[in-house]
Amino acid sequence: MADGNPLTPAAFQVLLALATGPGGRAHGYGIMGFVAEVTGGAVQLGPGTLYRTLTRLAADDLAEELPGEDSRRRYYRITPAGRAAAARETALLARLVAAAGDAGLTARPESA
Amino acid sequence: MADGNPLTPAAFQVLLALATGPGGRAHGYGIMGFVAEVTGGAVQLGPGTLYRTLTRLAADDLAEELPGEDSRRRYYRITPAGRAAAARETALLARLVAAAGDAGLTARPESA
DNA sequence: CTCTCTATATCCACCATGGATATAACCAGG
DNA sequence: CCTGGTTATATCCATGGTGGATATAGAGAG
Repeated sequence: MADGNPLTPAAFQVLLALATGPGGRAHGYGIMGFVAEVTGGAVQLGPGTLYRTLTRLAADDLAEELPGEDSRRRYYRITPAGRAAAARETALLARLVAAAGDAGLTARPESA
Repeated sequence: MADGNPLTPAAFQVLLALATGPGGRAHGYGIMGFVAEVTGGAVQLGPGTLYRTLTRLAADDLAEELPGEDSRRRYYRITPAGRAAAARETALLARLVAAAGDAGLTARPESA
């Protein structure tokens, strides 16, 4: 998972939340809300997926914990390697979205 | 999986291949090549994932088999429900890509 | 005739996901 | 002061999606 392979959906969404958060950092519970918001409620990470993904990202050096930020919250920041991986995944998704557009999969199907 | 929930990556990619294929149809082995091509080799569906996904899509009425097309190949076509699901997924991915762009995750990180 | 490529199919191990559950701190209200 | 709701993290478990190995078979090339 620390290689050049595609990220899991959850891993990408968490990295996106970290990159979007103020100061390039975010904490677990806030990430849940962010992902739900940016996906219009279509994706709602469960706590199992969330904290497991954060642990995996940290182990793979795609994110790092910021100690001592807050007593109750554990903040994480995206690393340069995490940015690279997320950028790679973004390019892949953009390619798929573009291909879907070419195939007429963007508009409502009943308009055809 | 037949509801309004997000599609798995493999399911989306297969539906995209079906929608892109000439006549809106494609066969299993051709789908493997298409997905590898459109993702620049980043995604290579294994046969297990591929045929299992096709079976699941057919069971969920997102794709249907076209019988008697070819003796050796089994062709599948995307259904209207499949188009709707793929279009929904495309919109979700486009939203994530746009959010990634806002977060500066599109360009190469060392160019900043 | 054999080897390779195309093509489909099934089985299995791995692990990502989501939900349930537990714990604890903080805050508002009675 | 105590209680309930919200924030927040953590772990466990069942489900199932993914990928690789394996098997089978027809077609075409040498």
